[in-house]
Amino acid sequence: MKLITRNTDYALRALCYMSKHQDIISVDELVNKLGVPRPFMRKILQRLNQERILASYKGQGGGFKLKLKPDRIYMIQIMRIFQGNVGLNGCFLKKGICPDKVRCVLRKKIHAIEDSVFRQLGKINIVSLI
Amino acid sequence: MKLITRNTDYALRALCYMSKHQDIISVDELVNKLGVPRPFMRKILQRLNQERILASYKGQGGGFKLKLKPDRIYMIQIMRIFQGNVGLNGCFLKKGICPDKVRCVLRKKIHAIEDSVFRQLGKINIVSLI
DNA sequence: ACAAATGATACTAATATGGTATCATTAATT
DNA sequence: AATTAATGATACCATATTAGTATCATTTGT
Repeated sequence: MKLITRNTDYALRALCYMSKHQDIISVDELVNKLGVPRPFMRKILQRLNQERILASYKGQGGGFKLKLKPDRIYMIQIMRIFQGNVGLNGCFLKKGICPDKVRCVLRKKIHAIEDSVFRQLGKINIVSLI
Repeated sequence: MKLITRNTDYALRALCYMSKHQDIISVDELVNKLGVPRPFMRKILQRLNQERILASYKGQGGGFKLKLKPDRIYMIQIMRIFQGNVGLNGCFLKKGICPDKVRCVLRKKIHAIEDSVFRQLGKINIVSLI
């Protein structure tokens, strides 16, 4: 039950760093500060750019910059980007084991717990991580 | 963030079934009722036997039987058996990224959420799943 | 023109999960 | 005592996910 993966972890760290230094920051700087493998960090930042959480600047002196305010970037959002739409794996529905999907008690319990996790994650933004 | 894996799922289903039919039950019966692959089901039951949740009976007419009362078997216990000591992956400590382990905010938040998950899981026993 | 940056994309490695296969052991039945 | 139907133990294989690398194209400041 690994709550977050390395992707997410590194992304959050990068975002925290960037929210403290709100100018254009190169991959190199982040790599040096955070100790994350360079190509992996790049991949993560590129993704955050595609998702419009960062803006990117090519060419000499280029890098990345926060596009959103740190209090508008939520942890759950980052998790969804790197870990998919978390919590929707229908492990109990496979092979028709669960005779009554709606009622299946186990399923309902799990969902309730997942929901509580989401609510808690939904409250955490980058500001609250600094 | 898959909360439970197939192992756990199948184990819980088997335990639920067995708590409704409290005699010796063979792998074959469980396989037929639950539609789980036979060798996989065996492996799971053998493990539950090793963990002293089930008792096993060899030879003709043999099988497995609950060793504990259903209200004494907790979901969290089954998860720990099949998914390891859940929640203790030190993903943030790797490579010394986290400068101050005690204070690391992200880590603390994650732990708080995990704790709440454990509390909720700690309340669910086999009886509450039937 | 050149160098320093990201964009895009394909590939590889490691780990975890899900599942099989096989032979040994036990015990009821005959 | 032999047979048979069950589990015990263990090693193996397959698939999916996660983590990370490599490479070439594109952009832009100097």
